[in-house]
Amino acid sequence: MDISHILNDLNDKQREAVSAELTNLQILAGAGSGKTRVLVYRITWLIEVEKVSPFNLLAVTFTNKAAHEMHQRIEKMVGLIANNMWIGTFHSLAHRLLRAHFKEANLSQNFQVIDADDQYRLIKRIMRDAGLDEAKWSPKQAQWYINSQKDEGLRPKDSAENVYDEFTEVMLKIFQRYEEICQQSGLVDFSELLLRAFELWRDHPEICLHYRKRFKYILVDEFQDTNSLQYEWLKLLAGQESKIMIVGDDDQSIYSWRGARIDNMHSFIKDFPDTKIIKLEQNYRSTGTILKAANTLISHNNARLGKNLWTASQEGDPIAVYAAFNDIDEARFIADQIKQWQEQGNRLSECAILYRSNAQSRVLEDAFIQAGIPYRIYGGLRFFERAEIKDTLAYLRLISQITDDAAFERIINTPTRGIGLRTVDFLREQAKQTQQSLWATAKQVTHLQLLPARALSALSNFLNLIENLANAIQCLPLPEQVEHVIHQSGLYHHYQNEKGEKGRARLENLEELVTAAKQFEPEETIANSKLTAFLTHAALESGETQADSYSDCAQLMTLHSAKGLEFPLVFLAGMEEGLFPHQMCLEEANGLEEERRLCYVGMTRAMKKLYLCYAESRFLHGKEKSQRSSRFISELPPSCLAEIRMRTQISQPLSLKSKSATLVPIENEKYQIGQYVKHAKFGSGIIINREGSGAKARLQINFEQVGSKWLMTEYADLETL
DNA sequence: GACGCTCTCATTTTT
DNA sequence: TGAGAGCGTC
Repeated sequence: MDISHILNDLNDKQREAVSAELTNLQILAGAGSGKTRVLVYRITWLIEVEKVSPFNLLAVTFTNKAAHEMHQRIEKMVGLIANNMWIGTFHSLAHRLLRAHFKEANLSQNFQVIDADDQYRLIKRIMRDAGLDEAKWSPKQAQWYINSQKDEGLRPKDSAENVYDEFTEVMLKIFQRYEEICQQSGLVDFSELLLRAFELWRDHPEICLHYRKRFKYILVDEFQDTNSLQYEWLKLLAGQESKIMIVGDDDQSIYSWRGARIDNMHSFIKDFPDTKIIKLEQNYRSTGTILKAANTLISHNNARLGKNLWTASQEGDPIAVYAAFNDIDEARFIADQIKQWQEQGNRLSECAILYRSNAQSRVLEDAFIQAGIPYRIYGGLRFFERAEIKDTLAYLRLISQITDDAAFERIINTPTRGIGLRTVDFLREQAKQTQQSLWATAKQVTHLQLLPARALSALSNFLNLIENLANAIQCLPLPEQVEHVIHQSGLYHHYQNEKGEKGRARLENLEELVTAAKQFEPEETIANSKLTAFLTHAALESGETQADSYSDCAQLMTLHSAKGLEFPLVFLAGMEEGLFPHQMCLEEANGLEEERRLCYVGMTRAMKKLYLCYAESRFLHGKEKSQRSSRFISELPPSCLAEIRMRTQISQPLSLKSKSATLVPIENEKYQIGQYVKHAKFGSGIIINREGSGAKARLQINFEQVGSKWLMTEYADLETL
């Protein structure tokens, strides 16, 4: 048999991993070492060489994007038989199991998946109902508590033993009530998907055995991101017989704040004693310099599994460090560099600006607009998270499962139809007493005429509306169901009345939803109706942030969302103590190490050229703040860095207190603070403005570029104000 | 029920 | 600084 097409384009280590004997495998795959390739080729190897049926394969990822990509690449290698294997995220696989075994999992057939926002609303409502002081107990906290309990595999009854303080007591109470409501309404949140799926196997060994026999080979991507529950789930599935291959990089674990446990990588070796460990250390992405710097940085972390990336590619340019005067100057500098990059004939989409927190994007955007650089920001509201979309989906949810109280509450008065808070409160109270869904309660209340006439008529109009919608769409194909609901619910009309750009965008989104329904093809009929499948799809796969723009754009995103991507030109902006590493992380145990890993992730995104930027002072929370440059910069080998030291060079010769100086170029024109000014005769400089002692000065600064550095050659005090 | 005022708060985010 | 939530008023 010819196996060259599988092995030829792999290096020794990759080949070793791909063609390893049928045992448990732990692949430590450094950044840019061909991790996905190894996974895909291993699957191909199993199918073509080891003659494993795709039916016996399970591949697990964390994001839908990764799952899709893997599926496509496998299909390219082995053809359509790839469709026989299960590939998906932990959540989508768990969901699939629960649909198949809803009875054993104690769920209703039409159970709905709710996203984090739905969950938040539900919790908030519960807390209000319970009359909890919102200043003292925040819904966010409660949400975090509930999810982290579930992520540890704990139910309220498990946590009940550990109540020692008021906080836990209150949280537990909310947790309990939350569970009751979800169970009653047939709602399943993200953590619940995993926990239920776990319990399904734990409590029904026969079902577990069935899947154990089926999935003889399990492959897990980004294993360093698994939480306790996901790992337990995998262990349960693997049992003694199945073989697991995990691929991960402990140095790129940046989600511990979300429950991910790097420890799972250590545990794996203990829990699966015959595990073979293979390290992929050859990096195909970055230059030698970037890699050397990244390696040095991450070596400051303790408790690593240990691995050192190397590359056969060239040294490349040094890493440029730019000390900006302030955030505006930083943004301007980045925009300038990007402009130059573009003028050299490169594409904008090849550069990424990475930052620690979303708030940083604003100044960058301003600078890009000014410089006329098109950009794209990742993050923000995703398609299925938009209010108008969620409203429509809530109608559909309620129709497909009438017990869905969360959906009921969302739309009972959206668009407004005269059902006020009082009516809703009354319904809630009644529902609580009778242990019924809001829908059933509302039916009863209208029947028994328990409300004032006006409220009663509004309520029964609403009930009729839902019933009519349900009848009308029963036999329609999915896209028409969606369209019908959008119009007949009054939502379309409602958003039509919203003025301005916003309203138009919303209508467009609603139309887009119909299109999405048209294009929606459920992978398999796991759900009992296409509508249910579509609703789940919407919850599990919240969609892209923006419709794909094909124009050439600079890419702005947080460091977290840059994971898994690569760019020829990368800027890390805001390399300041307190911002990166973030203040809040410094207060947590092991917080600093995770920040360092985040920096490592950021640096290793860069292929050719990397810039590290920090601002001497920055506007934050409405105040100007000065921070030292990030310790991460000082942890890098100086030989890898080239500083662009404008600020230091200026401040030294200035006899004025730098905090009270205003720099402007020669002509007395209007310039913005932070603006970079070039003057034919006097060179170039940056305008800063600091309030301090009260004294202000107007200065002219001349610069000269010497090698890769900017040096101040002379300055003149033009005028003292 | 819409609008506007005030208050608070401010990492990272997939599913 | 500025977004979002809550609250009071018309």
